Amino acid sequence: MRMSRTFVPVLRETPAGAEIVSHQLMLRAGLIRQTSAGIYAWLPLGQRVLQKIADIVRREQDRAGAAEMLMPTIQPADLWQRSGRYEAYGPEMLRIADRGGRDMIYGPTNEEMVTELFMSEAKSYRDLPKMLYHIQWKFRDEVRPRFGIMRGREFLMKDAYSFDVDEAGMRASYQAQFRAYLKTFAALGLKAVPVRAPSGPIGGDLSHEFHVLADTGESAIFYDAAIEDIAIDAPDAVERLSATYAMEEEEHAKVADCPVPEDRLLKRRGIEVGHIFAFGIKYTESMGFTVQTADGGQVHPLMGSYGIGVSRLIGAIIEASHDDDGIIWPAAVAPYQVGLINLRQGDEACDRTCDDLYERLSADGIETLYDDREERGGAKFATMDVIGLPWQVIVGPRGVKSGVVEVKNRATGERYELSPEDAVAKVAG
RNA sequence: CGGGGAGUGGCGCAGCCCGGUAGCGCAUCUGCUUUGGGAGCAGAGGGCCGCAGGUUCGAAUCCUGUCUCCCCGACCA
Repeated sequence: MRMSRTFVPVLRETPAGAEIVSHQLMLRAGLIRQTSAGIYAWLPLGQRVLQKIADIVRREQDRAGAAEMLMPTIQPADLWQRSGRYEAYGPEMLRIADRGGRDMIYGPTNEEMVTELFMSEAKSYRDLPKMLYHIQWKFRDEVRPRFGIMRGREFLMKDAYSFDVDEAGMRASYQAQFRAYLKTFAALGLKAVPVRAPSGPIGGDLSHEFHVLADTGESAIFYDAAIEDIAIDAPDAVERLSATYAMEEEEHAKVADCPVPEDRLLKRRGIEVGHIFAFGIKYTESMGFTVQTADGGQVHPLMGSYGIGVSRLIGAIIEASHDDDGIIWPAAVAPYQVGLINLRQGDEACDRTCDDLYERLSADGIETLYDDREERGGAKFATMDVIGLPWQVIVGPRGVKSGVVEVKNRATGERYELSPEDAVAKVAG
């Protein structure tokens, strides 16, 4: 993509009102603009990152056996009246009326709707187990939106729902999602700690929050240092992680005597990017969902729900990966892999070299953001550093004269002087 | 919802106490000179000072109301 065609409004100064670095950088790099408290427009660069993250989430959900669907943002109120949550949810739920005066809501989550959709078709234990998910915008009228998209009112969430005939099945679904979460966060280049969450109606250990460690995180967590040594791709990773101590501050405070020795107990701040629960028959019972069993009886399927804050993850990634100059995108989620800088736009040789490089990179499937604007070199460097793409390819008259371009790695700062061919090979990895 | 703060060209801010018809830096436009890490000179454009009332000869400035945004606290992906 040429910079002259896309819309990347980079800010030189830190905008007033942006407190944490991820919020500042998202505004500065032209990813988002605020439209009202806790609600943001996603500009081209931000939208690309959102899609990259969603793709990774989607890949791991599919691998875990979940099927993607898409439920609406607007839901009828009576669905929620049936589950009893229309009253219970409180003012956080945005309630609206259509022209006919029918009560509707903007969905904060989808347990009722997915249950309704599935129960009208599933009548037998043979229809189970089933795991469904979608990636959809949610609205929660937070008492206090803050930190940019980190706690927005409107946010993009992946929410998955599992249905099983018995508790063993529900536990298996829960474990499958747990594993998918570990893989998802690892693929995003994040270290996420699974934290035991206050258990729901089922009790036991069937609710975990996943926290990305960051000093600006909203919650404080206590955990056994041993947790950091558990390889997430080990076959027993889920079992070992769930068996290792990790609690949010509030819960930790309730623990009479913590089993973790003083020197191994770490206190860190975390950003909650995922939360999984198994809550059994809470909704299938209230909404009257039963399936017939092999022996002719009727049972309420047991459910679990599994959320990942897709938009929040962007904030978490930036909190974990930036420097004084700007964002440092992990390659997996970078909006483009390469930033191509033409130091002398309008110079025939430079333009030709850049156009040629842009063609080759594009032909090789390497996503490239080509800064073809008539700006001074210095400004282009700073712009590209804020945007933080993994690679920068810098084309200037001096290099072009001797047949080389500069290749720079944003994360390590390593620089290479290479022929255009070698530059393409270098950034292709 | 309780407590604090802020709304002044696109962005960042000053002016407000002590009313007199709006200013600075960056950005933008034009011209010239520049050109390898946020260029220099000269010139130009752009603001019903959040909104509504009030006081006054006169309001960005004083008074009242209202809206919006930010921060701290109780809640959440």
